[in-house]
Amino acid sequence: MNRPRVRLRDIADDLGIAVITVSKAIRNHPDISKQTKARVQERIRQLNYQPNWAARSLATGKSFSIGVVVPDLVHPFFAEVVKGISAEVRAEGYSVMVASSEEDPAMERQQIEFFLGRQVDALILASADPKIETVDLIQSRGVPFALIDRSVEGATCNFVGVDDERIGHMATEHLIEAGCKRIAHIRGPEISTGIGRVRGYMAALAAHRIKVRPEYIVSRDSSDTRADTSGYEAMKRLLTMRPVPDGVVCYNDPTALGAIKAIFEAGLRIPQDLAVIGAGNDRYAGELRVPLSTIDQQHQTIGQRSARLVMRAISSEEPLKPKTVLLVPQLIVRESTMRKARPSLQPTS
Amino acid sequence: MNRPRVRLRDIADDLGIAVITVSKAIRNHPDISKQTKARVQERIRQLNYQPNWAARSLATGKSFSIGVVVPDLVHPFFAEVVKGISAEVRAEGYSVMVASSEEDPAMERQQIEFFLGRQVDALILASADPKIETVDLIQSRGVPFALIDRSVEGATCNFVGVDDERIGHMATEHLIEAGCKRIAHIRGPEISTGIGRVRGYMAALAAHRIKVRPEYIVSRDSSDTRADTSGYEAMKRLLTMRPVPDGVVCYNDPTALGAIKAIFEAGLRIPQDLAVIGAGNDRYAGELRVPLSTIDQQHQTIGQRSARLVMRAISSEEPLKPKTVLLVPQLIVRESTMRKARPSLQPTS
DNA sequence: TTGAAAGCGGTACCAA
DNA sequence: TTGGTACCGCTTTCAA
Repeated sequence: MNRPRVRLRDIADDLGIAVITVSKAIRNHPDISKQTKARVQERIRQLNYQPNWAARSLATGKSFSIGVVVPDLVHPFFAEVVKGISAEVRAEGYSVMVASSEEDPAMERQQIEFFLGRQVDALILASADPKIETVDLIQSRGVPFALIDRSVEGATCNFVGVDDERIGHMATEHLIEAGCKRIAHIRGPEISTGIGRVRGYMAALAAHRIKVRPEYIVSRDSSDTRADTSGYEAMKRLLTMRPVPDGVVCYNDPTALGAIKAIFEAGLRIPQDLAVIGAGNDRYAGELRVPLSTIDQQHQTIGQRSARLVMRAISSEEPLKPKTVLLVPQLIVRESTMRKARPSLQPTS
Repeated sequence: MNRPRVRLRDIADDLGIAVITVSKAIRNHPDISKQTKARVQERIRQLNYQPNWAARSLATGKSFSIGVVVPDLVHPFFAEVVKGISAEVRAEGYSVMVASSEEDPAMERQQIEFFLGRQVDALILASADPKIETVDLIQSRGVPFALIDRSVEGATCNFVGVDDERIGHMATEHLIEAGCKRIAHIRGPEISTGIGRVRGYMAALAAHRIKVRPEYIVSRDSSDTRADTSGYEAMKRLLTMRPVPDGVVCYNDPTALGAIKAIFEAGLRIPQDLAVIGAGNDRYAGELRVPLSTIDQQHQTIGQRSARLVMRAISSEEPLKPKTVLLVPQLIVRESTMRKARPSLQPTS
């Protein structure tokens, strides 16, 4: 059944040379002759040799794997990020171990401990925890590391994400330009993304001299991890207010999904009665009940850049300076905010 | 920066006992005294000892990781499956390495080779390839292994999935009962799930003495991996037919998403003019343009059961008989197929 | 109940 | 250009 693996040793004996020579030949070490390398390569193919990674790890002290912890694997945004990371590191022979924290700081901590115990060569984290303890823990271990999507206050480490304040600003301004007068916000949790977007929302209103009504900022039920159902509840609350908002900036696309559901249930039209905008540009955002306007966050790029950052750190001799990569969000306009006839078709008065 | 790890050796020296004693104590080996174990445990906590997995792997021949290859990580269905697997194996100290084949057999092959090279202790695969070569390859390596979601003809190996014929049958019958007379099918690819669901669709029609119109079975563009956009195209084609269908059974939820978009664009109503049903009960299926009726496939359970299957195989001495776990699909009725007023409100004539 | 020795399959250092 | 030797940290076998 499980026939014994081919070892370096077997190839060496076979060729009548030393193990170490084969080892070097495989890794294309400069001090082996072309001829020998060719012979070795030949034999490797014939015997279908595969290096033993445990042995290699033990000898080099590297595990050739990186750990990725996200709050929710099923969220299309994080799934895209993971895909981006995976694609990027695979090219260098690295594999990705994933875990989901389910938006729970304690669980996140556990998953990280687990990966550190497994000696991952790097860690990439979208943290569910605004506190710095977890980041400190990781850094005290000296593992190359990057935060993504959500920054942590006071942390000096690699970060790849989008300017959240800009997202909130952009989304809100878009609704203002679409003619909304009473813009509400379903805000996210008390982490950098949630906080930044609220800030951007308020800044945009201020910039247009629109008064911020605190009651128009509602938060999703914090006990609920599922953004869509909690977006639904939050929107229902907004709909009881008088006057009813005519535009809503949602924390992210799943939240917008829930909001849309509540709006339809109330018998209102989107975008005529109420315009909706999300954030994330998740895969299915264009196919919703009403195609959803959103702010693109470059999910795949976040994965790619963070992966590159930690890979560089892995191969570097001395510790590198932490780097912050802030990607530029981009407005994607779809039906859910198209309140005016398109200018090209029928100029508004 | 990277202070040297604590080793078994350090603990042993510290306590004035032998390395092997510590090793046994850690693994709760029966021949170590309670007292010694307690002392060791104590010291381990104090020094924050973490075993070196590379060393352990090398000595035991196990890698304590399992590889999971799915066609698309961003697809909520597969994401749920991965989550289920991860949760299940984590408890036993195993980690999950993931890769996406992007629905490409060649890429799938590559990812599998990669994982085999990394000596995963087990492999779980939702194959993009209907041919048996890949399965044979895996089995020739003697790695514990399970296919999920999609079976492969001729393969004798573990399989965990849903009865696809039953899915097709159930969905179609539901539309018949909802009063649809001209039921079309947007079929999936030429793999077990696609084939099984078509078969179920035809069987259900036959059972109700409805003639199958071949032109009502359209396939998504095979060159397209994105089910939603290809569902859209397929539906557009169906809408050009005369008579226009009044019901459509979609291969899966993303396909239904695309179909719904096309239907709305054509100015038709769902479900009054055209009822739509999907499969998968993906996370956002209830929040779509029209809440989508679907067939639940127990995604999390698929992950869990497949994980248990391979974990058992890993810990078993002799090879186990391949097992097939067929889960029972379940109809989820939502708005997209509610054509009649609800019986409780207004009995139909 | 405890421990000594050998070995898992590689890599690095240094000598030939 | 090639290779001997030691060692990475843990587990298994068998003896004390």
